[in-house]
Amino acid sequence: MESRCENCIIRQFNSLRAMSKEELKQVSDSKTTRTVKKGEPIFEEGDKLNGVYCVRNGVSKLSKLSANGKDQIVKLASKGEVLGQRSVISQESTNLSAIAVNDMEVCFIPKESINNTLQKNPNFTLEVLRHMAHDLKEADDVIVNISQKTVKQRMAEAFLYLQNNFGEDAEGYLALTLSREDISNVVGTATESAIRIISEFKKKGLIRTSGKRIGIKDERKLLEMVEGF
Amino acid sequence: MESRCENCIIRQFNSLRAMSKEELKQVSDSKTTRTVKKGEPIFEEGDKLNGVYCVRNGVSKLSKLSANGKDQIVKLASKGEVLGQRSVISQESTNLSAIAVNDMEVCFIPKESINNTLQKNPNFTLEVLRHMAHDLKEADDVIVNISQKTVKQRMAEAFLYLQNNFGEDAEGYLALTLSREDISNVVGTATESAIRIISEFKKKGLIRTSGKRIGIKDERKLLEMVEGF
DNA sequence: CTAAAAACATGATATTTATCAGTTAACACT
DNA sequence: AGTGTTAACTGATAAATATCATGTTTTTAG
Repeated sequence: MESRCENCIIRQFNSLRAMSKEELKQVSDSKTTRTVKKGEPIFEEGDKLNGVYCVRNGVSKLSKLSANGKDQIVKLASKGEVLGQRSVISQESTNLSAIAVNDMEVCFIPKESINNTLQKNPNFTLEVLRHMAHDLKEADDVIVNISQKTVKQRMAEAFLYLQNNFGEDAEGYLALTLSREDISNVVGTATESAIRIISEFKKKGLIRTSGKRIGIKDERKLLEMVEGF
Repeated sequence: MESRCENCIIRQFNSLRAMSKEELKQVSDSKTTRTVKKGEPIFEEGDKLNGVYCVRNGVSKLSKLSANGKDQIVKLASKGEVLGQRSVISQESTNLSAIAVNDMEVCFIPKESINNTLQKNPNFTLEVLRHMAHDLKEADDVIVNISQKTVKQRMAEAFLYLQNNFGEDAEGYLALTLSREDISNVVGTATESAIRIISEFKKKGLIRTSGKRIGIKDERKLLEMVEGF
């Protein structure tokens, strides 16, 4: 196992920063690091998790399979995010699958370390609570978006979301490249519909593409579209 | 102010049960009780909340207004549920409105009491955290439902949800009577569509109605419909 | 008790979105 | 480099859902 948690910069971005020196030490001693290849699962819907996963590198999609065989992607998690927290806290099996969107490196932290700290360190618990409150707010927003906005609006929103959260590469394309299918699963629509809208946006000069990469050309117009103009 | 929190049965249903005697005493001394008439707001989207509201009686809808002027109801909260927690914890203004669906009685608990306990009593914090983890899971489920199920399926699900969570009255109708508009806002559809589907379900013998009241006649078939048969 | 308002209901139609079928382009591999 | 495989794309069509118009019933306020 390479570096120690105490020195891990990523920790700054998540609730682990509220841990004391000793607690971190314990986590560091019990953690294991794992690489996950693109397309491989970190865990799957229904699994009983024995700990949480802290993302060091790469991006994971958190999704749920529906009766008709389609996935809905509920969240995209990248560097610094902790996966499986909800499940460990409520001591239920997880309701989501976590699958690597690109090659990943994650640290597994056994639930004992987490539960222990949750019981003893109110600051940590409060920090986790704040994070979860934030996630809940975002989930509410997603609900309203899905039910009130058209597919076109949600597509526009998805591109802006990807830009804001994952940035752009050297050539100005979205740094996180998703397959068309993944995009449709984020937006909650049929893959063909997503592809059609991409073509349409391209024609209208809102975006440009290069292979599966997508670049934003007219942010203002996309924003207006999201707002419903 | 009538009864004291220490004696309040409702407390058993929410995270306040993890409070110590003294903490409860403090809450009891600082709380105020308020009645809210049907249709009146407890708080509205964007409000900065100075505390949380514990529901003693009645039902509140938590909803968010979208750009096109339609509400989306994210949750229905009844006896024992605590409203505004998320906002107080993350110290942001609330993203939802809480409006009384019928006459209500709620206790207002100033945020100081809550924050104080959050910092000092890890059991309480953990209890709140567990609740929020549960809410988050439910929110994820709603996202998947809305995006993967048809309006008909979601309507069927809504009726079953109302039955499971609010029960039936003496005549076997759903105990919680919502307007057709509210139903459509729970399901995330146009009011006319909701009404049409109610008519259809009635014709098929799945439900029966009496005025705006709705009764479930064929639970099995409704369940099958939700599952997609 | 009655007028006005609000909620409920239904038909006709338009729009959005999904599905099915098929083609083309990208990629992976021995 | 050739071939098999998967993902991207496009068109035609069907299905689901929203919208508009309008009438009816129920509730509310004076």
